[in-house]
Amino acid sequence: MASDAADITATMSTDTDSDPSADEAGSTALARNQAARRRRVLDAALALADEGGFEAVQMRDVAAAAEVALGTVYRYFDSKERLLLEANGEAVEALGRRLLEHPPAGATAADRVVDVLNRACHALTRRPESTAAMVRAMGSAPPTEADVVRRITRAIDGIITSAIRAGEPTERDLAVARILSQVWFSSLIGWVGGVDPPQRVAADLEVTTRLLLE
Amino acid sequence: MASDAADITATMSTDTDSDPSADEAGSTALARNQAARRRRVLDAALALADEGGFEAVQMRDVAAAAEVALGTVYRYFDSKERLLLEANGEAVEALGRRLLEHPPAGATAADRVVDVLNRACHALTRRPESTAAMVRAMGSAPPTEADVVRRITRAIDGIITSAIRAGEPTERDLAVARILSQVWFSSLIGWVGGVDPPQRVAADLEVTTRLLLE
DNA sequence: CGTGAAATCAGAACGTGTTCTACTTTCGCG
DNA sequence: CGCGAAAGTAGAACACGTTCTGATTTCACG
Repeated sequence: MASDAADITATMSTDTDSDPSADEAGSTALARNQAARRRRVLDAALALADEGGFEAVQMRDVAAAAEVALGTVYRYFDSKERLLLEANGEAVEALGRRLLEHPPAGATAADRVVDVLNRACHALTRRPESTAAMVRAMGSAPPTEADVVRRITRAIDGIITSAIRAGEPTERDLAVARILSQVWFSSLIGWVGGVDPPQRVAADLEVTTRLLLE
Repeated sequence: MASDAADITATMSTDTDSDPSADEAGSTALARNQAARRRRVLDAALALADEGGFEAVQMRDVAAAAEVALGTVYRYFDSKERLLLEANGEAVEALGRRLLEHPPAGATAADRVVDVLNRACHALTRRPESTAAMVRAMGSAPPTEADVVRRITRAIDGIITSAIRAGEPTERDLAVARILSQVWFSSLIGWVGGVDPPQRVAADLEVTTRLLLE
């Protein structure tokens, strides 16, 4: 009962490995296989999502693509939503890091935020299907998945607050960041649901930013 | 091919009728039965949603409760999402009308908006399960359902703009209203998804209103 | 009233997320 | 090495949204 499959932290890089000899800092040995399986499942899910979006991620197909039994997928991720959220959560966090490396240009907070949000939107647009899948998963995630959702939300809030100002964010900064991330999410839902055209997302974010920060 | 079941406008009141003699302005006769069936389905869906939320609205149960065949439900509503959105859409529009009858109190636009949003949130809280079901349906509605979603969004935007000012809304008013409805929706999703406590919805809305309107 | 098209019905059938079962493999550990 | 628990596997089974089928009913209209 000590090792719960669900808490194995993702370790391996994106490519498949062929050499079974250990070199990572990973623990005792068995855990490496588990991490590898977990990663294969995540990658398979992401690959399927990139092609056909939410509907294309069928659990049987994920299992097959990851060369794993269906039951194993469910051992690691207790629902399709969780699988998608966890897979895309990594991507969002990676995006956040990448955005931080090239700090936003602009003299005013508003300009910086608009800049970073534009870049973020642009990045998301590169993988529309997979983004749509994540949005849909967030939009219909049951409370069981609240923790992953929070993780993603936090990552997004981080992207925004760090664009507003360099040091510690003020109370107001946090409030503004929350609003922006909420507008962002709603806009994405509108896009995924066919209610608004995709450009509307960036447009909404820019309007909101200007209203809140200038 | 003239009469498509889907475009029958809802007519009857909420209670069941026993007297088959016509008195409504309704068209030829057949359409009355259709309207009645449609209404029974909507009411059944709403009743189930009020008890157990989204998951409790099972199409077979809806059909049974409405004393209608499953196929008939699908003749009127092409998906569970549409059924829920249409049912709750009526409720939202009714809520909008009711809010308009008692115009919001407050000298400033911010105060009025906060007032009306508080009342609206309070109304939604009265039927938490059904509200949650609607939110969930909006969050996972495919593009096929874009029109109903737009109808609901419009109703909500109307509630907000009319609270900002009496006459014609300015461009800025419209932008503010859109932001508020987006924040509202995201907050509801956060609540339904167990990410935030229910009070957070009204809190988010108040913070956003103050930031945008004072 | 009789007729034919549209609507409805009861229920089977299908797809996909999720769970369950029974068997087999892996691996830490004495 | 050999054992036993944990993890994995293949596949059936179940739940619920959705679609399909063939028989039956309703109703506008001649």
